Amino acid sequence: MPLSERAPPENNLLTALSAKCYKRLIPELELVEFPLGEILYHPKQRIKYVYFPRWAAVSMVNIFEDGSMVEVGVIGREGVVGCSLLSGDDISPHQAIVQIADSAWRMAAAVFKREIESNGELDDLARRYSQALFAQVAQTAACNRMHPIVERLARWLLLMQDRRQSDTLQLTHEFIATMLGARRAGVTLAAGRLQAANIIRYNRGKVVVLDRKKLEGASCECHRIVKDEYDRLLDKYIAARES
Amino acid sequence: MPLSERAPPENNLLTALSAKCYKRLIPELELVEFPLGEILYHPKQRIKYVYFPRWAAVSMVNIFEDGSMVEVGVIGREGVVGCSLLSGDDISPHQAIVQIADSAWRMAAAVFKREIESNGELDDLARRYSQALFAQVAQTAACNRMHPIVERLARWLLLMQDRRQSDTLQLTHEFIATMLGARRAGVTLAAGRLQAANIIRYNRGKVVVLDRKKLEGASCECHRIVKDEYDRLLDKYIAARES
DNA sequence: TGCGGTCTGTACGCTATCGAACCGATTTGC
DNA sequence: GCAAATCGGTTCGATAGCGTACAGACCGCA
Repeated sequence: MPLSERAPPENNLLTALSAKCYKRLIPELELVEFPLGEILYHPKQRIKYVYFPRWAAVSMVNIFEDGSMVEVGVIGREGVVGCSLLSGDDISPHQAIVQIADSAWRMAAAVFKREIESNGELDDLARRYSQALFAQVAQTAACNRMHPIVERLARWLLLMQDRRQSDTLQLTHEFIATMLGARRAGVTLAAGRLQAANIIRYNRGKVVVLDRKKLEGASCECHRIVKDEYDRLLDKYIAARES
Repeated sequence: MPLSERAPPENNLLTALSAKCYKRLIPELELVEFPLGEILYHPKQRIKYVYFPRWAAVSMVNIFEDGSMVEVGVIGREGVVGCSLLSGDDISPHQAIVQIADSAWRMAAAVFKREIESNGELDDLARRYSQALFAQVAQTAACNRMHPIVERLARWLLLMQDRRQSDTLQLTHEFIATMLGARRAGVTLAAGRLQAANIIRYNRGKVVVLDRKKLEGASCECHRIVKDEYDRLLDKYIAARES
């Protein structure tokens, strides 16, 4: 396979492309590092690149006038950062920030737009993904209103673990609190409960998931609902490619 | 004007279409009544029609497994109900329910999809609108996490008034509470405060906005942020047409 | 004229979470 | 090897909002 000359895509959308289409896009895809905390988009600024994360996670963050922030969505290897370009508009209303460091494929916004306008495979995939992302954000809206901190924390850890595909996550309580829009002390309390139940273990910025099944049980239904919607929209494509 | 032979569109997206494009679509647009409480889409069911509301308001509602529900977005004359069809998928993940009764233009899903696939004016407008809707839902996610009930109530009343374009709204506390994901008693308390401040007056299912400016002041910033984003994405189109 | 239903006011105790603060333990940088 | 920063545990009182409940006001209808 000539594709194996470079690193494997490790991104569901890229993997779902036909060999032909992927080959054509290879010259447009540049592998870049995602260091923890890197800000990919600032709110209201122009989108220069879209990113197909590999084992990284990127949060979409809403920033209020007083500077406080809340996460409204998470993007990882299952999707693409910057699909708001689908509407033809290249201003990001949100901040995009790297939560889990790894690498990603970078594509110039102009190239992405050209692909979208040609109504090709990438257009179809990106539209479906943006639909899944919409469902995620909508579920987050409901979740933020109805579910207690422990359940939201559990859900959020699942979100991260899904992307990282590892038991160990580099996360401080402070950081999690900012994303959940809660106090650091509140997260410490909630995390303490999960630890007491032998679901996670943590220490100085490192969280280890001990029991994924139990973590799913401790989470609200929101995680599963969002995942189901993603699978419904995209899994057939991805499964077809992997065979 | 031949267009005046029928009722005026009274919907921003339809108004923004060129005369030529609108004329072509007229046979596909059927005027239907939206009675209060009508459910346009059930979650996970097939979308048969898209709707361009006139002076109506439609809520997108997330329903949890225990039956409780929360509103995640509102659609009125500024947009179209059913733009999730943009992704090529015709299942609605949410419930769509009429909050403010009026009329709307109904278009068969197949026709809408055809228009989308032809990359015409409606495609461009619908994509931009879906981007604005995304921003609204994301802001709601953040708002639900951070803002107290009074501010969210004020914001919600603004959302409704924007669509209804009238001082008087048919709304009970019970109904508002369901949408906000709060208790009825909690809404009564919050509404009482707005009434004490001479911002609204209400009585047995009727809410009158006495002072729009003050209502904006009582609301969180979220209403304005969402409106600004909508204007940025779509106002130039709509303004251009109206001249 | 009365009755049942709807809408709102209000009260109770209770829980989750907040904001602020302080402390100890550990890690990092110089 | 020490100072400074980071990280997590814990406490305090305060408060917003919950769930539940009951009662009065008003409405439509028989």
